Amino acid sequence: MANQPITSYSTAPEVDALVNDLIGRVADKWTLLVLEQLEEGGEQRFGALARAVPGISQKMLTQTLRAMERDGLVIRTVHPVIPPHVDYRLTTLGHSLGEAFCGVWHWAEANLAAVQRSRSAFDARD
Amino acid sequence: MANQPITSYSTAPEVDALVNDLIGRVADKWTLLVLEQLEEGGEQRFGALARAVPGISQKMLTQTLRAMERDGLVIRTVHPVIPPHVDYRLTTLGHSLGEAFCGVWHWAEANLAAVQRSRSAFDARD
DNA sequence: GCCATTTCTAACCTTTTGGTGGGTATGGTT
DNA sequence: AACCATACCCACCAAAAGGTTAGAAATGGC
Repeated sequence: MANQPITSYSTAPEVDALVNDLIGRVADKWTLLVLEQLEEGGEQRFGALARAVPGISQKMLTQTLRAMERDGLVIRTVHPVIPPHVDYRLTTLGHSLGEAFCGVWHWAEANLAAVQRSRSAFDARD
Repeated sequence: MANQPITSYSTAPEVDALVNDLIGRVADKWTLLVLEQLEEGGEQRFGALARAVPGISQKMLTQTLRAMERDGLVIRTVHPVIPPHVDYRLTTLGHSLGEAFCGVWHWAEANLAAVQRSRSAFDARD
């Protein structure tokens, strides 16, 4: 960890590709919503998430949570009781991703109106 | 524009939805790659972009650039000559989006290894 | 004994996405 | 006269994403 440039911006092309893939994976619509919900709601169970995230199907929630768990973003805790009880919470990594997305989030909030204006203008020209 | 909280974090649910949609739109794989290429290469024409963005099809490039133009992220300049000559460059808005994505970009770069480790561990357990 | 509960899987089917190949315009080159 | 170059558009097809439904599994309450 000694003699390297601080943050090599766009290092090797294959690393670039991996980074792009990772962003693509992680910038998924449902992942974003689940991430947000876990950030503001803390640890919660499957059913709560399903209710909190508007419009998600059970299948997508399961799928999204599995992928997030695989990527090390959430921890899944199974309490072996009947009926099943499963909790999900963010890891440090997951939390740091949430913070990284703040910039985009703020951008979207701050520029939503501008984008909408641009769209109207675009759609209005013949 | 007078009496509101500075930056209402997650204001109304319908604004939330719009912001989410916008992020979803903008966090698209091809949009990200084109954005990156336009950031580092500056203004350039269609063919150059097609060559620079690895693996993009003509259709996707056209589609992506159109969407970005509609959202006010790029400006499309047509030089009415034969054969056609069209230049694309980022707007201020587009550039600011690029900066907003830096956080995610850095996160992905910094945590790529951690994610890969997590995946291996996940896949290895029976 | 039967039903409700909770999470998750598997089947099926629809919608969306994206690639390919063909077509268009037009003036300069061969 | 045929052809090339450039930036598209359009029609078609394959693949992937995602919704819906059914059901498994185990057990405490009726």
